[in-house]
Amino acid sequence: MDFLNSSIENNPSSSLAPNMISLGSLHNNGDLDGFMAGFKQVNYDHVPYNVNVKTESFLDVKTDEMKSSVGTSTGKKKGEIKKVREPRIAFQTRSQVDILDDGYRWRKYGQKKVKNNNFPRSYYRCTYQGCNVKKQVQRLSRDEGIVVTTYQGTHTHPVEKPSDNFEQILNQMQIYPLSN
DNA sequence: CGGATTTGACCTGCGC
DNA sequence: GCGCAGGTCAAATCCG
Repeated sequence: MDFLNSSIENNPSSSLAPNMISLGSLHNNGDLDGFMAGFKQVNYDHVPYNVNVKTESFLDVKTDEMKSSVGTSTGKKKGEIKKVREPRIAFQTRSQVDILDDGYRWRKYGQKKVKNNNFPRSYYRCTYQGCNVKKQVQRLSRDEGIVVTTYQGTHTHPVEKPSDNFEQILNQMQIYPLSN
């Protein structure tokens, strides 16, 4: 996943394009319409996949400091709490299985039925201690052959199965900044 | 027995 | 303030 991480870090950390399609708005639409273009076919375990990738450089999230300071009097003034933006990257594959093996170990911690989508969204967290990378997996209700996977955060450790050829997928995929 | 999954409850942000 | 929707927690359960 170093390929993804490096491409995110190379993006500017501010100045979002005015026509940017944010993942936040996409999440409000169960069909994730923003992903319905630009498929690229790659091979994974000799099986052809249609893959479409979109990235969002940064998204507003709370820091741990912010969470822990809620309800306490730390002397900070209102509005002084700063938000940090975590990188997110999403891509969709045309696959029969929801979980494609990306070499990391994931523990499922939630499943939620989202609006406008017949299929539930699953939430996973990386099981490596101290690594709080998350990912969401969701199937499109309009086309149940398409699985959308969203990664959030960057791994603080090497991939556990580096021999896995998932990285070859990433190298074959085209990364589309959401501002395009 | 230990780790992963399931699943309803809980929390939070946002729009009205 | 209220309700909704998305995200997370955690106890119960499953499974190797």
